[in-house]
Amino acid sequence: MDKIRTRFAPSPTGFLHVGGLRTALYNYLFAKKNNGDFILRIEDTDQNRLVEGAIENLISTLHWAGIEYDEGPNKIGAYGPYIQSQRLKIYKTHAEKLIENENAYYCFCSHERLGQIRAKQIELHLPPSYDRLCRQLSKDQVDEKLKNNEPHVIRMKIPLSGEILIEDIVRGKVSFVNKILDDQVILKSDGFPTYHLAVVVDDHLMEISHVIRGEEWLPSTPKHILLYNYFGWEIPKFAHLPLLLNADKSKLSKRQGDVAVEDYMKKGFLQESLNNFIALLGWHPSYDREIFSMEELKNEFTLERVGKSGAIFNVEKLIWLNQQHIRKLKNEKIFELLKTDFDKVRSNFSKEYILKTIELLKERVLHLTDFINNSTYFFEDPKNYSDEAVSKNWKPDSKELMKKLLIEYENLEDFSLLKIEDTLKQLSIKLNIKIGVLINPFRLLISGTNVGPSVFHIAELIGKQKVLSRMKFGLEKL
RNA sequence: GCGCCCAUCGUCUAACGGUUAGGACACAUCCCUUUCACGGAUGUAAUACGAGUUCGAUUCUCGUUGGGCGUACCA
Repeated sequence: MDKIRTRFAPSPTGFLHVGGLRTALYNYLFAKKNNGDFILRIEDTDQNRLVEGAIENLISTLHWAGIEYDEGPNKIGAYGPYIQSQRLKIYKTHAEKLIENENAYYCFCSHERLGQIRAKQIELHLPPSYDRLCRQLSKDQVDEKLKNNEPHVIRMKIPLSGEILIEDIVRGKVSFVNKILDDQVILKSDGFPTYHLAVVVDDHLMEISHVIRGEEWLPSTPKHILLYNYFGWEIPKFAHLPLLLNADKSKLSKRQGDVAVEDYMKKGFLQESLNNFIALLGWHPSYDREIFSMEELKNEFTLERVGKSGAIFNVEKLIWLNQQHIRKLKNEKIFELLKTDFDKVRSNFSKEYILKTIELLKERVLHLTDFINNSTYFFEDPKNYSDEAVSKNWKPDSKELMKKLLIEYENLEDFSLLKIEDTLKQLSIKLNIKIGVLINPFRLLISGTNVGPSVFHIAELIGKQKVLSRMKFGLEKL
């Protein structure tokens, strides 16, 4: 059996979309599972939609996601170049070959004429399609027009009858009758190919064995198969993936939430979490399990277990997965991931100190960014207290109690975890009150909030001086 | 309009034609606990509808309905 080769072929029109990430991921996982190659190819054949920096952005985002390609831009293999705008000659040659074999023809129709016939067809409730006027042109007529430099495109000839059968790995057999297919433009007047020509030519030349792409491509697949047949090439295996959806089941779009991988990156989601989540949107192993590392996904993934129905992108599960994956990370790794942020806002604290806060926060963090946003009390004295925290943790007798606790702590020489805890416990026994009655206001005073890790751990970490000064400050203010 | 695809708890999904239709997220209750989280237990909740095939249908067939995608010199 030939080597498995898959590709991800985005157009550089902006940022990497989570739907694109999933397509890339499935291609990557399938290739790696089968000891194959994964290729990145840039489909920049629409000159009007190019976005500057999009290619670099795509590459760096894929890199962040841990999806490494074996061949592609910046990683030249034997099948390059991997950017379609650098392969124009190849497409032209192939389009001309189709003309020679009479599988394609020059079309000189203007945009105006095309617009008119389309408008009329829509008005008459007919399927809009090219009326094949230029398909009838004689060789002489064509040569004449070509000689006069008349603007033209090349269209593929669709057989007037018959049908095309697609064997799709996820969808089974799907057939289309040729009659409803349009004579698609394959080479534009600017000399660039359209998607249809470019994919087929490149997938063949790059020896792609499996075309794994979004379901939106299913309807144009018969045209691609026709092209393979015209060229006399072997047809790759197809797998059309179900779409990712908004909450209202429409195709996932910007309007209804974040769709750029970068958005999730910025929000503090781990690469592992996003991959894990997205892998499960449309694929599931045969057993009950939700948490997977990239390595595990590589071992488990099969196209046979990809589902057919669209999946709503629901952030809640992603958040939960993120929490799970964060807890598996080493403290050092978390520090590394956040280093630039720590450098920015925590520059006067040592790595050792920050690692200790990470340890304390790790079990209760949802996003990576929480290590920074929900940890201010480790680094700064609280200046004011939220109403909610006060009403929950500060009772009428709290002030008196905290004054007593303050005295105890002032006299405590060995300010260690066990002693801090023991001192407070002893006081509660002495006063015959429940321990929580002391702990809650104490937490408020030293952290300014009513949530977080064990107060004793916080107290030990920030140290005796801070504890005392924060208590005094709070006692004055509250 | 036409073509194609799809249809199990709110969401992601599992289930050789035979299960009390399973798991996970979310939600609720309880336990653990100084708070929040974690962990544990329990609960609420689904086969879109209608026919047919079959001893038996979530599963196969047909229809209906609903949703989606496509229908470009965009990908």
